[in-house]
Amino acid sequence: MIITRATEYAIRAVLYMSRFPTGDIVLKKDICRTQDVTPAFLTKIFQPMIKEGIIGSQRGVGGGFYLKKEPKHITLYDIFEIQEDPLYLNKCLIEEGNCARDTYCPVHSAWENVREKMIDQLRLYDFARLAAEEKENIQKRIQTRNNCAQD
Amino acid sequence: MIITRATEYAIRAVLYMSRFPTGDIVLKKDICRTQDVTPAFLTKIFQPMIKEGIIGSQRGVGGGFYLKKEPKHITLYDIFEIQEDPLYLNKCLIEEGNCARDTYCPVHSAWENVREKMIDQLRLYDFARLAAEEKENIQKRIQTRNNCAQD
DNA sequence: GGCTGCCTGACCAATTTTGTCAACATTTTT
DNA sequence: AAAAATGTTGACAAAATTGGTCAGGCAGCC
Repeated sequence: MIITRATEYAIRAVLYMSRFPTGDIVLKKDICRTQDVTPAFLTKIFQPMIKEGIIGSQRGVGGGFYLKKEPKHITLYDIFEIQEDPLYLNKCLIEEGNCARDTYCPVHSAWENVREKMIDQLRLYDFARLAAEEKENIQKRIQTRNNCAQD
Repeated sequence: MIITRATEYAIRAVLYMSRFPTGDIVLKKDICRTQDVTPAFLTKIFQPMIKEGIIGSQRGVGGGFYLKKEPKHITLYDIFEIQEDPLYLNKCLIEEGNCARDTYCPVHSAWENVREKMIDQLRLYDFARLAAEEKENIQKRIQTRNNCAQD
């Protein structure tokens, strides 16, 4: 089980855009260059996110994309949900009860549970947090490198 | 994100085998018939599970497959791990630190965390439990149906 | 030794992923 | 109003993965 390139690119792109003030237009070519995606593919990936109101777009000269929501209010799950198919719930071994619509397959409810917990986890990570962590990590890295240089 | 047919078949097959005493040989054709898998595909799916010591096989007349471990000691994760690729960890935006091997990309650690929680959840479900739940659900279903018949 | 059944690796079709492209629709600039 | 810069859309296509099949080999049992 794996996340698709599309999901990864989408996350990286939003993380990159989170560095700029919400609403500021970010140039497509800048996103593509820094995140290593082709423009055509980025456009494709962004479409559903624009429809969902996470990202906005501006045509014409000086156009590009911008965050429509505060990074704090965008979570990994928001991106995940848009880019990935839902977790597959396996068909029940015993189906089509006449009297009830309950699920008889124990594996079914197990997967539902796993899926819920997974969603809960993904919701913990909003992009304000991720951007802050990234910044912090970069700081630490610079310090560590300096220390090493002294050795 | 979805689980493969192979994973689902594998889980269903082990759940079916859990109904029989551990070590008892179960005929391939019975597994295939009840779980709706082709024999050739089931063979393919079972191979890695045999290598991992979850299932045993017996050739010759009266041969087939059997559980090598108690259902109680087989969890959904055991099957999942064998059949699915590991959760993809996205590459760090900032890579190849000279001084440290730490990860600087915050998304990386987020995925690691999600993965761990997912594994924890999958480990909660062992096949003794699943088999018991299945049995229970079938009982309930019969009762419900009887009630409906009275209406 | 022959029958029954699993094992292995090669093979293949269908589906999904990962893009690309061309024509079109807007917006800004001049 | 025309031109230039950009995003939008849908069709297309290559590559990878999934979901199987098959033939020949191997191991037990009678």
